Amino acid sequence: MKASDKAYAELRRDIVSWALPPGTVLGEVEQAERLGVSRTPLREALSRLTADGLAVAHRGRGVLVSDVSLDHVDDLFALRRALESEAARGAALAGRPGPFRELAERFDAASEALEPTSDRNDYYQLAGELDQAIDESAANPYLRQALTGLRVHLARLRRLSHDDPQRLRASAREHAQLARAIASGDPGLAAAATVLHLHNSLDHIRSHALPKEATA
Amino acid sequence: MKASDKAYAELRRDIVSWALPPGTVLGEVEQAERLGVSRTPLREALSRLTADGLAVAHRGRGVLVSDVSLDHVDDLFALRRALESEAARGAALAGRPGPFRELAERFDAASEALEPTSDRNDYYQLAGELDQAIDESAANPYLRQALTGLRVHLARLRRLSHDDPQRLRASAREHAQLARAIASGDPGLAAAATVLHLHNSLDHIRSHALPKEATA
DNA sequence: GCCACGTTTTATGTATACAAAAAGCTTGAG
DNA sequence: CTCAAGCTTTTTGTATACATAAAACGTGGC
Repeated sequence: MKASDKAYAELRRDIVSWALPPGTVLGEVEQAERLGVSRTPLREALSRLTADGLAVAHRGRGVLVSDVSLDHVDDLFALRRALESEAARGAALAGRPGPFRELAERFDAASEALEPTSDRNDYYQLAGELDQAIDESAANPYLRQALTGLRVHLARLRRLSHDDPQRLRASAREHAQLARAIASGDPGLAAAATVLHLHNSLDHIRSHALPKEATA
Repeated sequence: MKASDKAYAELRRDIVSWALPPGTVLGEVEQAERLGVSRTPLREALSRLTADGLAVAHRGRGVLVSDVSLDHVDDLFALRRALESEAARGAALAGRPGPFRELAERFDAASEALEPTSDRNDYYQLAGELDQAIDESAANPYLRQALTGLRVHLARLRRLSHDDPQRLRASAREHAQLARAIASGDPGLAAAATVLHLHNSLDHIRSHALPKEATA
């Protein structure tokens, strides 16, 4: 693996996981030493992070890890609604119901199995599988790229809201319905299920927000 | 201006204007000499171009100017419809009818003034002003960034289709209607006007396509 | 005591030298 | 004549040295 790829992957992981919280200064020499690479590949990594919107250049002061706060959540979800509705439409039109029927059943199982003690990461992974299946069926590289860029921001946003098992169960039911809508081949229904799910999701985030902790 | 910014701006301009047609190999040393900068800033420029989708890395063979063909036009317009509908909705909800009423009148004038001899660039600039006004009123930085990235590809696509004055006049009328829909403050109407315009635009591109010339 | 200016320090921006990997070509054998 | 293996050439990837600009700090004047 190239050193620049390694630096990019590691920095990105640290940013998404909040190991490098918003506002952190990413000095070139400092990070180059930490990651064991030279400044040249690290610069390229920072360039890519900036293009992703995970970092912002701050003239004379290096690049900072970009801010994430609930102030942006409405804008983020407006874009998400536009993109994911389109993707769901495309997936429904693709006419490949098999994988979605299967995913719907797995979401059904998840909605009943979810306990307060269970690991939410399992659920996030299942949701990720549905996203991936939609992307593949929609088969639109431009849309896919836009969604990929968006999902990075959404992953960072998770840290800002409590997620209780009750909401996760409801979310699983909504996902199951979305999967079935796609399997049915009805693009309008698939888009509607998407819009509904995103509305509920945003609603939950707003009403269960953590006290402000990121102000960089 | 930084050398890397200069290299990026120049390369991007050349790619969009087809001075560097799809498939062109962008060798680092070659382009660095042509643009009068060193390899380091040029590399950064190529990195950004790749992130924009204007170039694709080709392992061992340098980066190539990315392909543009009518094969992608459907995907591109699907994304465009999703994004611009959302932007039009946002602009309508912003409740700032003034600029859009003015733009509508300018489009009215343009639809009558357009002669076979007139410069189409004037019209494209006017359309660009509407896009900008929509972006500003929608006031969603994430959406705006996605649209900016998309419009680069659309600008390159223009070269693939004849545009006759008749279609330009019709397009002007559609733009005028869109502007009025936004001015009226009705988000559903604004989205509908957008969808209709994009449908007609795509329809025209497909039926007036130039013979295949880009296959890289 | 406070403000402004200059110096110092530390950061990024650039260039170049070197290393490594990959593609294409040549050459040899089958 | 064809295929493959090895070499050559060209390309990218990395490191480091140097230039430059900005920011922080100290110092001097007011």
